[in-house]
Amino acid sequence: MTDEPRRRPARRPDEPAGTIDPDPRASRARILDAAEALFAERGFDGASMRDLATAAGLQPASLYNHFPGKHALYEAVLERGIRPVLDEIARVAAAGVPRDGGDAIVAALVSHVGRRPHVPRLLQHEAARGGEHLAELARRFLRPLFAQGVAALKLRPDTRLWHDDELSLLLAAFMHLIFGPFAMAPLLREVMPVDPRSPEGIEQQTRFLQKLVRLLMGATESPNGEPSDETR
Amino acid sequence: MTDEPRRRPARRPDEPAGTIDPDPRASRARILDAAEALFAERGFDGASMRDLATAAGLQPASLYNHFPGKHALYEAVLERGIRPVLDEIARVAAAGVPRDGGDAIVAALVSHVGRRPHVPRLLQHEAARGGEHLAELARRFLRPLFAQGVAALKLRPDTRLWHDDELSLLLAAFMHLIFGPFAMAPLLREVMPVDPRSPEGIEQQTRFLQKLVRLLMGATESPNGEPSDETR
Amino acid sequence: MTDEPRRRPARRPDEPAGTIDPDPRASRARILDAAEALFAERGFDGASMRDLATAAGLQPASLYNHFPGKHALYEAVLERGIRPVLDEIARVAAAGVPRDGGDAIVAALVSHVGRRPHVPRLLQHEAARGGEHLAELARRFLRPLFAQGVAALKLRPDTRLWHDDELSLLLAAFMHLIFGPFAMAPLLREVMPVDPRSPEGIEQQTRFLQKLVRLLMGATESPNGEPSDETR
Amino acid sequence: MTDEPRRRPARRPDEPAGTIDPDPRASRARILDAAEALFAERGFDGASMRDLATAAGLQPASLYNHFPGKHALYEAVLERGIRPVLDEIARVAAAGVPRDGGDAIVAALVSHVGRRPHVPRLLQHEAARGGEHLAELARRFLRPLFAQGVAALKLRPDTRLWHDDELSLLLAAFMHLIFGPFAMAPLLREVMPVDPRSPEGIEQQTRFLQKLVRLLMGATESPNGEPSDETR
DNA sequence: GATGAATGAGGATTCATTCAT
DNA sequence: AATGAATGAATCCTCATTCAT
Repeated sequence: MTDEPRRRPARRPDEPAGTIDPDPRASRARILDAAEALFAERGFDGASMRDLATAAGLQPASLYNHFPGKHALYEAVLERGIRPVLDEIARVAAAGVPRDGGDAIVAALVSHVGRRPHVPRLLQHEAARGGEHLAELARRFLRPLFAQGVAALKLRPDTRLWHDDELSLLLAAFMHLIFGPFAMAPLLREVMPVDPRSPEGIEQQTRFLQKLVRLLMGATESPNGEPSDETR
Repeated sequence: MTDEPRRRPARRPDEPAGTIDPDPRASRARILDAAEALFAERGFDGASMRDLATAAGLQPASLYNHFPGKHALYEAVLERGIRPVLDEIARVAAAGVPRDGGDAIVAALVSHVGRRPHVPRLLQHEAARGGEHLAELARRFLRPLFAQGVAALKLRPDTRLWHDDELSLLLAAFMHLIFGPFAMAPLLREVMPVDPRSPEGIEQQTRFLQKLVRLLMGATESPNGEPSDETR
Repeated sequence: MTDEPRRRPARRPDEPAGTIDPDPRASRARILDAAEALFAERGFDGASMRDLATAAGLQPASLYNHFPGKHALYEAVLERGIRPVLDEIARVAAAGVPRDGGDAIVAALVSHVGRRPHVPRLLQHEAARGGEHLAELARRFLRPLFAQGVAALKLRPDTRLWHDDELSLLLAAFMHLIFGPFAMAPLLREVMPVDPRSPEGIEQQTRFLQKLVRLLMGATESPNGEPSDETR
Repeated sequence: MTDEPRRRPARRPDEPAGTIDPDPRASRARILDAAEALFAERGFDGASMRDLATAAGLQPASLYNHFPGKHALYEAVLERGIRPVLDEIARVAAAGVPRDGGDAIVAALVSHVGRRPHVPRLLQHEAARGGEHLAELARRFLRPLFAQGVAALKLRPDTRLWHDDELSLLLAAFMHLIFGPFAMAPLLREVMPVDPRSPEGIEQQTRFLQKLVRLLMGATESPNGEPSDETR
């Protein structure tokens, strides 16, 4: 059920309540880690405070010393999980037109997301639901991102294949291609030879997407996809 | 909360309980419809029997006259929702190599999924979770599908761009490209000009994917994507 | 703790759940009775749903089949408890000027309240708290009552002792004199020979208040307080 | 929620925790003040340690540096609040028969209680509940008081209107008349022109009760109630 | 003296389910 | 086929309290 290892062994039952935490600062982080995994796995409704607490090595009541409630915890998880990913995307998008036709960008994104494999699942749960959280995240992150991304694409010489009004579709497609394999990893594992979240999976995915992007961009060089050495 | 209209107007309060249903046969279907929408929106845990019943115009207890329990209802929804989609995919995949490079296939798939916009969300919820249900569905549907799909792709002359061991990635990518826009529709609505589930959205999406597929397949003709008239 | 006898013996543990209630209609009334007593005794916060349920011979969850929540139950108790008392007061106040100087009125009120000894305690709890409930009850019941009462007093020839602007104080004093002994009964029991809620207590109280009222109204006749035979 | 102003402004967030209190001695008093108000408003069960702490400008844990627990705090509040009132009553009762028929006594009591308007509410909550606390307070304070009061009344020439066995009822009535307006102040505010706790309210109440007492005692002089100048 | 973090017990409420009607 | 009433288990969260700092 809780496959996350609990970092902090349950206190011995005779030990008096309300006591020593070897590292009190870590509680918040431990909770967020545990919650990220559990929310990603089961969604907001499927993860109970009890399970979240257990996964963090605490009693349920203790969670409320760190977050005022389940929703707040969820939001903190979303924020901590999604923000850096979107930041990375923004950073990469802002970097301008690379010569390699995007190989580095793809590699950076896949690797970054691969290091945070819970995020796409979190996002997927939220996105499917149309929850209030995401409505706001959309406004705060995604909207500028899309604007920015579309602008960036317009400048590229190699997007001559695409109409201006196809660019947002193109961006969305990128998103699905990058997030999809992680979000659906549990399912794909049943059907594909490699787990997309494994190192091999990530490498494979990177090469595949680089090639795919090159095709979409009309690039003709390096058809075999010598991966720019940024794969990792 | 439940923005799905209840098809069956609440019975007048004076009307004696447990009585005539204007259309008794429809109950099961009404329940499945309501449940599909609700499960798609909130996932299994997020949809309560009470809400499901309300959305179907019934009391919770009445659901048990039609399904032995929540899980059974969920499975019925999955079955009814996912099976035809996979069948369609299978049918289309089995049709062999069309001359148009896949335009018809893309159009058929997008249009089919567009007519069942809840399914990708259902699938997404399940896929992210790695639930037991899907493990089985994967084995029953997806696995043969992938095998079959890969086999079909191998026969195509126009897949010369792809290594054999990239084909399953390619298939997965198709899946994400086709399901993604629907699964994330609530989010994308915030960020894109057209709702992907609207008729315009579907048409747009169709043309976009046709073009994209042509590029991926190395087709060179009709670069602007004269949509084969199967768009609908 | 729960001194209310549970009318419905706990079901035998082997008996399957969700079963026979000998008198389903009575549940609501049983709940209200139990709740009235418990709320009167412990106040809103002091009475737990669990205790309320136990006192009504139910499981806590079952209460929610009859009332949507604790507050609603509380309001129903207040409504059912307070309304008739205020109605009685209104009735009596509207009856106009009796010849006996008010003996009958006092007797009727005391006896009526004595038959609902929980109400003054409920009211006291609420009144002390300034709860939202009472703010509304005040507006709905008490305000008209006071207006009406003051008007009635103005017509009486025997209120010549009191200025017009003292009349509302006089009414409030009546209220305290009539409710006080019941509201503080648990305390007074420790300090007075008779429980004010007992039959003797009520009779005693009636005679005492009749005499007191006669004095306040400047009545001179029957100084010994031959109780009009309405004492009961 | 807590409309009582917190006397001690929240410490600046950067200020290190657990530090200098500008007035360390005052903590206990501040706690008692805050608790008196809160217990009066919500009763024992309705006031949480958290709210009490907040109202005192502290964290809940800090309360335990001053009181061993909630019950002890409650008892300290009761003691501090009720004792002086009862002492005043005792003092006044012991003063023997005044010439003015009781005007001074009434004025002193009303003014004293008016200066501690929380006490009647505290007492009311407790009295209605029959809590263990009050059972003891009753024994310690109220019982001697009643004995003493009855004895004093017996000596007065002007109680010739009342039988000996009516005297305890008379005393209780006094109690209700003096405490009632304060205890029910939140309610009465909705229904009467003046708040009984305001200076005008107290003055009004004093004059009213003096007149009333005079009538009850059969006094004939000064029928209009020239208030002895002890009103305040 | 003050606090943050921890906790067991209990708070109200929801849930999926059952059964007699 | 539909429902109201009932329920055990589980929900999120609050409570009073403790203890190391």
